[in-house]
Amino acid sequence: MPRAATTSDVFNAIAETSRRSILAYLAERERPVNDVCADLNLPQPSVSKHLKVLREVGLVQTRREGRQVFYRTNASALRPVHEWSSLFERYWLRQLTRVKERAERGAGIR
Amino acid sequence: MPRAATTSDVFNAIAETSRRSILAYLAERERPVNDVCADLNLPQPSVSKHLKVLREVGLVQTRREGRQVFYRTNASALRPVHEWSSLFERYWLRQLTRVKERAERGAGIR
DNA sequence: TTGACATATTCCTATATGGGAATATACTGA
DNA sequence: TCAGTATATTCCCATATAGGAATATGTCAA
Repeated sequence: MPRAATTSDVFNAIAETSRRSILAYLAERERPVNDVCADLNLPQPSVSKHLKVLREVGLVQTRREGRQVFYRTNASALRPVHEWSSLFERYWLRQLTRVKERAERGAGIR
Repeated sequence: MPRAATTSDVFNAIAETSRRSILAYLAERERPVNDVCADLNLPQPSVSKHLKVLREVGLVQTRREGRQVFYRTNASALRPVHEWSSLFERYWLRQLTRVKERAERGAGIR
């Protein structure tokens, strides 16, 4: 079996570096496809394909205005990622505490 | 060009559902491979392969004890994911505020 | 209607994958 | 040394890419 489709969920969609760049770029305000290409220095067909993937998983939304199509990031679709990674926060905080304690003990002993 | 390797970075490694399950399972405490297989109901070769991917990107660490190899999640390797998704927090919070305001205005008018 | 701009789609291809099955390796205890 | 347990690796394969190039679709303005 191959890898799950990029459109199967948000985690697969954001695995690609360019798509993460696009999401960050479109978070502040909506932009036409052309701006994405120009500002991120990516070929237009590539951008259109990435945007399609992002749209299919709900990570971007669109609005047509004449010839242009404006895309914007739908930030809330990233909440599952944020929440999932948050599950691990206590563990790395605990880890940091341990490292710190060890360092302090070490400093005291020596 | 195919998709980037699953071992190319943390984002690609966690795209797979089973690997996310394994990370959650190994976050609390270290476990031998067999426990992962049994508790997550996954075939052993599959688990070994997933663990290899996770280890290559630093998401798990190992300790050998006799015949067994204990794996544990290295939570801090997930910080980049958490931090990246945090960039979007202000946007979905803003969005929620807007929705709320709109609802309240609507309620007042009607 | 036609030309020009904006975006989307189609074709093509090399490649990494995840699963299943079989097998190899590593280590222990008798 | 050998059997047995624990884990890792190898083989095989169907499949979904991402990129580049070419082309199609859509929309406006004159």
